[in-house]
Amino acid sequence: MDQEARLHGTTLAEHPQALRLWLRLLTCTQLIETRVRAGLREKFDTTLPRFDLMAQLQRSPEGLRMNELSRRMMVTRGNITGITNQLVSEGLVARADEATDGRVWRVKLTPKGQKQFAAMALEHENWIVNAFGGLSDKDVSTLHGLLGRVKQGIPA
Amino acid sequence: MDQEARLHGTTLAEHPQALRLWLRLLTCTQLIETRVRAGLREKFDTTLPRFDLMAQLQRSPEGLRMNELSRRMMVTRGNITGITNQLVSEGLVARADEATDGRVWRVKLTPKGQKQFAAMALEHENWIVNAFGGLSDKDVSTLHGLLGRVKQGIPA
DNA sequence: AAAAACTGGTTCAAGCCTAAACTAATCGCC
DNA sequence: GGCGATTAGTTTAGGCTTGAACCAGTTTTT
Repeated sequence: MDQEARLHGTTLAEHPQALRLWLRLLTCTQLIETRVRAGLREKFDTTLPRFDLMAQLQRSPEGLRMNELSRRMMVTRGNITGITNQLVSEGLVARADEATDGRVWRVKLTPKGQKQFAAMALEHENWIVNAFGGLSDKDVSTLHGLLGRVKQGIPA
Repeated sequence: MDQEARLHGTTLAEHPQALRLWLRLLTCTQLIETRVRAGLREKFDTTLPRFDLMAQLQRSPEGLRMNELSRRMMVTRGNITGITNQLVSEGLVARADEATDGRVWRVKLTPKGQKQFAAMALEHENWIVNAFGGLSDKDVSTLHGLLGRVKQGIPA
């Protein structure tokens, strides 16, 4: 059996295992995401994409261009335009133009945005830590490593 | 160091590890999902939710109720209504009413739907196997197990 | 049997997200 | 300098998804 599998390389028999893994990966992501979305909505009346955008800005106090936000968040530039517009209208982030390049915006958290994000981040961290509560530190590390290999193995 | 971490239980210092894991989990899912979406669009001019719904029906030849589809796909019932409507209008699935309960639909793949799904599933499997190409069988198995623990550990 | 509670499905408004077409600024090259 | 190719960001049309309100059957309670 084992021999047969090796002989054929990627045979039909092996595939379902990858499919099952994919399904489970999707399930885990979705379970966690659903909880985070619900938490953000209930406790802070905001959404995950808004939170994610603010999180990116928080990590880059010097601000980020729309393009860079798009790359980091892995969503289209058009999408970033929309989310940013909302956050601007709520006074949580601000667009400043870049002196060196007339096309570029430099998007930053406003003080109000920083304050609000800090509160959200605290809770958010709890939700995430909680989601992985069933795993030991070692498990978390192993999982992180394996997913790193998955990420690496996906052709750009 | 190690000792300090253990002394504090879940300290601030440990949290970023869970956050990093979550981020990576999200990244992997999104990378794979983006590829599958693109493939479905380019090769079959369809979408992931449509494919997913058909996949569920394929596994249950006796048909499924809307509610059950909603549960399995982890999306709202309203969402299922919309996707089903489209697939019905394309002749890929059919609603039949359940004799025993006047509220319930029994949704099934049509022969046309079965045929189309078979073609898509073949390609889909390749994409998924490919996405995990960087992992050995053992890695896949370990990952599957760890994610199973994550899934289990998330309070219902 | 009537009322209340529940369940399956639909509808609706609002927000997310994408791909593609578009505008405007910059860069590269001659 | 000037012209084609890039690049940053926006717009638009269309599909996805949600939460909440709603309707219609079914079940439970009294």
